[in-house]
This record gives sequence, C-alpha cells and structure tokens, in this order.
Amino acid sequence: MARFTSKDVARVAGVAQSTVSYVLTGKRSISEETRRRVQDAIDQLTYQPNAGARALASQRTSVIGLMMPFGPGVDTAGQLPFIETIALLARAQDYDVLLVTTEEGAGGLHRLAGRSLCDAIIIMDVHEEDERVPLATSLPVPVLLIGVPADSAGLQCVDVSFEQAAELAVTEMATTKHDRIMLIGHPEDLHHRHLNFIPRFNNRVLEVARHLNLPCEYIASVENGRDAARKLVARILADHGDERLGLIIPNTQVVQPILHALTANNLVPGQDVSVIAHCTDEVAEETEPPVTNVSLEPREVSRRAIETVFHLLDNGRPKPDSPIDLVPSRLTRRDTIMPIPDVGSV
Amino acid sequence: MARFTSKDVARVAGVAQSTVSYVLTGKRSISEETRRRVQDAIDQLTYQPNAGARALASQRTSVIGLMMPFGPGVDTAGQLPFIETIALLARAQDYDVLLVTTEEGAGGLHRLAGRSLCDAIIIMDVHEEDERVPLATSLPVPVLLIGVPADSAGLQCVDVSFEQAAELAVTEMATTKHDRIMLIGHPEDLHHRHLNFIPRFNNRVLEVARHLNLPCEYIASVENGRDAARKLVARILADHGDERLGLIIPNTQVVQPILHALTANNLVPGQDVSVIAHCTDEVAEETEPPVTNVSLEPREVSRRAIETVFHLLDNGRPKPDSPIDLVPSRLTRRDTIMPIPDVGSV
DNA sequence: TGGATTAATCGATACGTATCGACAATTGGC
DNA sequence: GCCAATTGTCGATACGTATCGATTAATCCA
Repeated sequence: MARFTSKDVARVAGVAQSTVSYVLTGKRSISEETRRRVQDAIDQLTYQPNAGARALASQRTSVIGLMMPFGPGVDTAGQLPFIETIALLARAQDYDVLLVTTEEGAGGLHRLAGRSLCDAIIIMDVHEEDERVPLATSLPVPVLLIGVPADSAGLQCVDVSFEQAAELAVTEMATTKHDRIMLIGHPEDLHHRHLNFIPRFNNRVLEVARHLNLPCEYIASVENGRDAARKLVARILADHGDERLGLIIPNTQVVQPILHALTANNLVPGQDVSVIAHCTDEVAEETEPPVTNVSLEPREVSRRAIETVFHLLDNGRPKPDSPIDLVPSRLTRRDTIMPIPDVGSV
Repeated sequence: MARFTSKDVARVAGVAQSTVSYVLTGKRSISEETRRRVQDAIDQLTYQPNAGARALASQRTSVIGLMMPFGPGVDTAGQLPFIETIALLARAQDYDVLLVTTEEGAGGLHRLAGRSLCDAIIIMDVHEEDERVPLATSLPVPVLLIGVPADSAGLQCVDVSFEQAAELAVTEMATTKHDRIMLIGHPEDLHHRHLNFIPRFNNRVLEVARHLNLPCEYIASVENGRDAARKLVARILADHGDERLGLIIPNTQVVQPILHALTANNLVPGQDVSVIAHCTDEVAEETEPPVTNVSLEPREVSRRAIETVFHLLDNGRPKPDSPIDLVPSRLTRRDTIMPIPDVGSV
C-alpha cells in the first residue's frame, strides 16, 4: 500500500494541490467537472490525507482524548459501554479517540493539550476534589467532565443523576409498604477517593426516607465480595429479621453477592425481603434473581457528553443551559420487590 | 496555558531551533552548558513538542492503534485488562493508544495506516477467516494480531494457548478420577463468527480425553444466561446424574449461571460434581463458589503483544522465533473439584 | 606543529496540508 | 454593453519539527 500525497492527486487530476485541498474540505466552490476529476484521482490512488500534516496546517487533530480509570477498585465492566459509545459517536463525526489512563493524572492532561494531541478532552470518573479539574479550566482545549466535582468552575459536566435515582428507589420502597430501608454502603476506600456520587445518592436516600417517614438505616461500608456480603446480611437479619425490609444497593459489584447471601439465609428476594439496586439494566437482567433496579445509563451519559463536546468544538462557548447535565434513571420492576401485603388480612 | 514552539525555546535559550530539536531527540551531541540552557527554557515555557509537526517531520506518530471489539456477545469485562495493559506499557515508552472498534473492520485499518495515524496496529479478537488479515499483510505499518487466523501469512500473533489450557483441564479431571467429562459449548452465534479459539479448545479437550480413555461428551451451544444454564444442567443430570461428572466450561459468561443452576439442583460443586472453568483468575475468585480454573492471562498476552510491537518498530523485521506466540495457562485449584474417592471404601 | 578527526552548533530545507491573496472567467443588474 | 459581484482556480506561504550539510572550534596523534 503506497502512500500518496495531495500533490500526487493534483498531478493525476491536472490541477493545483490547493484545489485538491478545497475539494476535500469544501471550503471554496469547485466546479462539478473539477470535483469529479479530483475525486477520480483520489479513488485511483486510494489517497488519504496525512493526519499529522493536516493537524499541523489546520490546528485541528480530529481526535478526542478520553481519560478513563482502570485498575482494581474500578467497576471494570461498567466502563466499557462508555468507551464504546464515545468511540462510536466520535467516529460518526470522523473523529478518533485517544485513550489515556486516569493514572496519568493532571500530567496526562498537560500532555494531551500541550502536544496538541487532541481537540477536546473527556475525563471520566471525576472526583469531588480532583487535581485535574483546576488544571482543566486553564487548558486550551474544551474539557468535558463525566462526574461532578466540588467546584466545576465553568466546566461542562455530565453525570448520572444519583439524586433522582435515590428518589426513585426510596419512593418505590415506600409505595410498596416497607417497614424499613437498609441502605448498603460502599467499601471504605472508595470514600477516600472523594467519589461524591456516593454521598449524593446516600444523602438523598436518607432525606427522602425521612420526608416519607420511612425508617432508614445506613449499613456502613462493605468490602466487595462474598464474605463481606455474608456478614452484612447476617447483621441485618440479626437486627431487623422480623421487619418488612427493603435493601437499597447502590454498588453494582455487591448486588450479586448480597442476593446470594440472602438466598443462603433462606430469604427469597421478592418474597421475604426486597432489593433495589442502582446498576445498569444489563447487569440487573443477569443477576440471580433478576433484580429490580434504578438504572445507570452509561450510554446516555456518553451520548450527551459527546454531544456537548461537539457543541463546544463548533461554537467555542458552552451551551446556554446548565453546565451540569444529569441523566435520569428509570425504575424497572423485576423479581425482587415483595408484593404489597393484603390489607384485608390484618 | 499558552503553547510555545521550539523556536520560542530557542530564542529564550539563545540557540538555534535545530539545537533545541537535538536536545530533545538526543541525535547529536550537545554540550552540557547548552543542554542546561535549553532545558531551562523548556521548563520555563513549559514547552511541549507539537505532535502533528513531529509526526510530519519524523514520519513517526508515537501512537499505537488498537482495534478492539465491543457490542453484545463480546465478553466485555474480559477486554478491559487488555486495554489497560496495552495503554500502560505503551505509555511506558512514550506511546499513546488510539482506539478504534472492530466494527470499522478493514476500512478502519485502511484509515489508520493511510492517514498515518499510528506507527503500529494491534488487532484484538481476530477470527479464523478475518477480512482484516489479508489487508493487514499489505499495510505499511507493523501489525500484531491477538488471536490466530487460519492463515497468518507472516503476521505476528499472540494468543492464549487454548490447547494447553484444554490439556490442563482434562488432565486434572483425569487425575481426580472422574467418570466423565461434560464439555459445555459456546452459544451458536459465536461459532458463526469463526472464532477459532472455540474449536481449538474443544478439539483438544476431546483429543486428550480420548487419549486418556476418559469419556467426554460435548453439550451443544448454550445461550448465555440463567435459563439456558438451568436447562443445560437439567439435561446433564437426566443423562448422567449417577456418574462422577466433571464439567469443563470454556465460556466465562456461563460459569456463574451454571454454578447457580447446579446449586439449585442440590448439587454442591466440589462435592457432588466438579467444575473447571477457563477464565481469568479474577473472575474465578469472585464466582460463588470460587471455581477451579485454567487461567486466561490477558495481561500476559498484552505484555507480549506490546513487546513484539516495539520489537517490530525498532528492528523492522519479526523476531526470529515463532510468529505465533501462545501464552500458557495455570491451573488453580479452588473449591469445585470433588475429592478423590477413598479407594478402600469400594 | 600541522593535518586530521571529533564535538558542537547553525542555517536551510523537507514533511503534507490548509488557507490567503491574486487573477481570470463568468454572471448579474440596469 | 459596462461595472460589480461571483465563481473557480492557481501560486505562495505557514504550520512546527526533524534532519542534512556546512561551519567553526576544540582535540588528537605523530
């Protein structure tokens, strides 16, 4: 596969190099005749423009930088729909995606912007106090945050509406006449990373429950994994085994272990105890038993992220509406909510 | 954050632009005094070289293209360790990773190479008859395949050694005195995608079992998911419920559902039936109960892939040893193999 | 001590595209 | 049928870096 230049195309088509360029970019009018000749030459040579040269001359790379988290402690499976959707929608506008890891931190952002590696940056998994946020503000490229930092300082953010998801979950528990909500915490180390989505969800759960006069207890941090889930369930049963309990589980990774542990204690979810998880529908459908959930919508989050990024690229300035764009959840009832007790039988 | 050029650095340091370039690339000797002055200027201006200009002038992008599969039917969680490791090791050599999806197919490869977007390409999830392989041979950049196509035609491949994993699994079943191996198939649609790792594993299982005189039955394609697993287990029990059975499950995604289904039938894995899965250790540790497995080693596969890519970049030609590099598995005994029956008690 | 090698630097040019200004040819209005 | 506006094309230049050849100064060896 030989690589030709626009000069080669120009020679074959019998026009100037600049004309080839104008055919490609469409920034000046070109006669139909010329366009055809140039296009034929392009096809014949299977010409493709050199990305580096194009970037140099036009000051645009047609690349979006995506900084994403890896490593242990990250909900690995949950990240892929983000990447997939971002890659897909970026390509739809002839953009590519350059992947960098959160591990690179602020230095990675410096590099992306300083070397002109990309036209815009999407940062996933933004923490409450994130070293990358103050830097991001001063970068010469548009930045979009997935997550909401304490001070977003004029940056565009897209995130799941943890608040609305919490409301949905509690309301459902109230509607189905539960005595008490048990809110399952995240592992301690996540708190240390200042992941504000945890308090955002939890506080709203507590708040709404109080407002509805529904007793609600927070069960402190579980490690992810089987054993922790078993202990947790044992504790819950010891304290409130006789009540009509509703578990709210905001952590995808412990949903299945807790469902197991309940079953192992002869409690059938949806019959002896209720569970609502905050997780993607895909995960909820695959749990055993399928869990009623308030959804995470990674694809919608990504869609809005890309949309906003292109808006920033096209218009330079943020969209007029709020800089913080929260994606609402949907509640899907599956098998893990107990039926409402028959009032007549009291 | 202003963006400076090497010319700015040169002015501040009082040298020629070319000298700055030589300080950066180290391709000519530079006096200690000059190097220091230039470095100071670089630090002062926080100068970073423009990637496009560098690519244009040097004909190297310092980018590795990574084509990876997404979408349903793909073992999503299994892919992340690949990306993570590749991104990490690429960065260790100051390379970045450009992500494209398998969906783009051969056209995507054309684009990566034709536009000079990257210096090398890693293609994940290569099928037996893969349209990308013949094209890859003629690309002007080195290509590394993860997976083994029918005709690798001089291309470097790295893959899991499905053959050796199969041997390990069968041998373990034989050693622990099982009457019969049940080999669980993959969903039909995967076969249609010509994923040759399926027959590579399965055929070797059958072969080794025959060689060891161990009856072995292949249970045709399960859909992934609960219901299919239940039916499958029911079928196995109906046919061979009285034998000392060993299940070999080469499909990560059905391991947990099958373990569930067994438990639901009052068969305790490791007590009434044995299971060996072919999956990552991470997955195996998190199943309920933890499953004995022959490992997938995505990190090692990625490590070798990157290593080979850099070898190709540095030396132009493939390494002298085999173009097909297969990563062996390790067997880790957990809780799902039945103890060897006491011989005295017969 | 002189000719030859080596070290250190500079200036000029190439990389491949986009884009500006100039120019010719065409069109439009009256 | 003339001036103005528009259309279509070309030539030249800029983008920021790497790299080649040339130059000067320093070093070496006989």
